[in-house]
Amino acid sequence: MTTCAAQTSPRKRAGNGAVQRNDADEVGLDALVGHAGYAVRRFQIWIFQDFIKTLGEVDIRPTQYSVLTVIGANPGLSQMAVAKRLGIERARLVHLLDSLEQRRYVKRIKSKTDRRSHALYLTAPGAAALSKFKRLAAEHERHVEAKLGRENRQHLLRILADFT
Amino acid sequence: MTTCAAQTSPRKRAGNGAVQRNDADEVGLDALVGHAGYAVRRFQIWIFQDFIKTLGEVDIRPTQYSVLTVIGANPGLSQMAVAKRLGIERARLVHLLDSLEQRRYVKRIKSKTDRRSHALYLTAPGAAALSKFKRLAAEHERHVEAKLGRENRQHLLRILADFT
DNA sequence: TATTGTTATACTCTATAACTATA
DNA sequence: TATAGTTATAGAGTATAACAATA
Repeated sequence: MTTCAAQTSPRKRAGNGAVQRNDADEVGLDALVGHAGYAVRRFQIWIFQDFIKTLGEVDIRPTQYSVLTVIGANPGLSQMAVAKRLGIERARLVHLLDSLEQRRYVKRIKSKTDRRSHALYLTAPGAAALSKFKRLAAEHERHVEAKLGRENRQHLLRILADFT
Repeated sequence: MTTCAAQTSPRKRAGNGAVQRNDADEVGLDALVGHAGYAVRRFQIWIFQDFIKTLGEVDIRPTQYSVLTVIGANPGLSQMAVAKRLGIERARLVHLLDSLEQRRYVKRIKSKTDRRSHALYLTAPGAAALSKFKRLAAEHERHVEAKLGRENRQHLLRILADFT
């Protein structure tokens, strides 16, 4: 990953109007520097890739991890409640739960009180698996700390606390 | 968006093993709190939605904006160079440029020196349009500042500077 | 042989709409 | 009528592989 200082005008522009090619490593970003969204997007790509790689041996992706974590911490939750809490579409959660149920990590139990809804639970193997996932996720988090620095990571979490 | 304090054990768990349902607003996140990736993902969703909304009147999305900005700042760049700089697949850039070229914002000129590659330029209307997009993007950035606070936004940019 | 742009495929994710069975 | 879960579709975005033209 290259670092690129802010600049307000094109770099290495030829004065005579000729075509001026740049190497990829020295391509200016102009207005992109200073956009929080751009930095956040690039960081998110890096962090998700590290998460996917670190949890690759157990084949768990960030969204699956978040679903298992919320169910583990809130047994009996409905699909709507999980979807709302994580900000994912309920239609999408259906497929996520299908795959987690096929892997025997999660059970859908018909609710007695509202027969439209399902209460969600981890299975015993699911709970055991989640423990392992959490250890691997903690390892991933140490990669983040190594990348950002301890202070910066904690400050980042404080700055973004309202979004969790 | 709700705020949720850190917690290490399930909230409102019934001691008798009975089904315990929670309202969506008080669903615990357990291990998700403390994960930088989760906070960053939620923030990125918020920031992209605001960008898309703020630039909705001109129908420009974040990726399109980043492509136009890089071409504007580095005229004559090849597709490979743009793709590398922005971290997008060259196959994906083909479609992005197709749509930007159809809208007459961008030109692909066959390179004289390497006839495999295209040199990319903004058209005159494309350059004028980009100026307007930049004004709207600055407005979006003020929304980010209002959301995070001035100091926090600047600190965030410093923390993530290596990823741009 | 390697690279540039292109086409194609597949899978993830987001955003909708519509359907069913309940409430 | 409204809501929970489901199914389906369409559009981004990501990740590949393969191909033609060119280096």
